[in-house]
Amino acid sequence: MPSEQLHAPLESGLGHLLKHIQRRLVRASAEALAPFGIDGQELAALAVLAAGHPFSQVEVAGRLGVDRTTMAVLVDGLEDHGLVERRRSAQDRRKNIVQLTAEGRACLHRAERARHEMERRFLAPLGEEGASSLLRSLRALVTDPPVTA
Amino acid sequence: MPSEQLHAPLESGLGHLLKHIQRRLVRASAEALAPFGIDGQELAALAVLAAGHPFSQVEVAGRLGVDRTTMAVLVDGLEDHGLVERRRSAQDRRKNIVQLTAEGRACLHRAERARHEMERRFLAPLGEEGASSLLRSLRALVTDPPVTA
DNA sequence: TATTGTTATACTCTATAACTATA
DNA sequence: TATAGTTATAGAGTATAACAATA
Repeated sequence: MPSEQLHAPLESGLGHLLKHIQRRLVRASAEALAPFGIDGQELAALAVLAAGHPFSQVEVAGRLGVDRTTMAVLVDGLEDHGLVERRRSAQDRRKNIVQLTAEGRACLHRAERARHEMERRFLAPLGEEGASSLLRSLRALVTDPPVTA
Repeated sequence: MPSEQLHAPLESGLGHLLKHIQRRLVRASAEALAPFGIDGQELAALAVLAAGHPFSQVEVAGRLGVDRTTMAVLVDGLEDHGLVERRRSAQDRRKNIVQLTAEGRACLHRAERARHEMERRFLAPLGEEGASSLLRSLRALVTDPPVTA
């Protein structure tokens, strides 16, 4: 029984706010994506793969911001579910080219809709303007990291 | 070698944004607090304890949004560093009353300043107005969780 | 020598389970 | 019976290390 009765922890540092919001988002995301048999990271990977030309595993890993070992396991799961296919690159036989299957593409589109709807609900307390303002700020922070990093 | 060369992962879902911003914040926080020998969670606990009347461990846990078992370990660490003291409640001998020591109070004040400065730097790309707007939004999301939760 | 992918391992953070003691 | 605290354990998520294949 988690002693998390309080939905609004009273501490208010930035780290604390982010941690708890993310925790709730992770749960909402898992719920929203459960019907599709994937999690948020897998959906993100599918989205990257749908974006353009064929990617190797390290390229996708870089775009997701995860390690190549994490990526290997991630692709294992997606392949097991028939959502992607690996094939060796003819140009560079060290590389695995990962491609969406038809099933993967269909899953992506349906899951993306569910995710979008989930995010809309999640940000609803902020109003439409507040929600897009928040997203702009978060994108700015990711795009324009502070000098410390 | 983490393949996180890309500071700005190209995926842009809300979950992805939060995850990577939080990851960077955790690092910046660890750096900022290292001189004080505590982490962000320990600082948050000290801040709760400084807030007012004596708290039991579960009360602090509730305010931090963590489990009581996590709390026990957390207090172990703080006590080992001489920042807090446990004593049994006379009213209810099941409860540990946790109190800041003088050293804990001094550590709190210095660490709070460092944290504040770190957050200021972290949010600098947003400008002063953007930063306070973001904090307002995050507080609103924590205070006013969507109905799904 | 350096890179890609894989596997096994380890680490961090947190929760669950089981226990003691108190109420 | 229920709550507070402790401890040991387990789980998720991710990284590090070591290896084979390839460049």
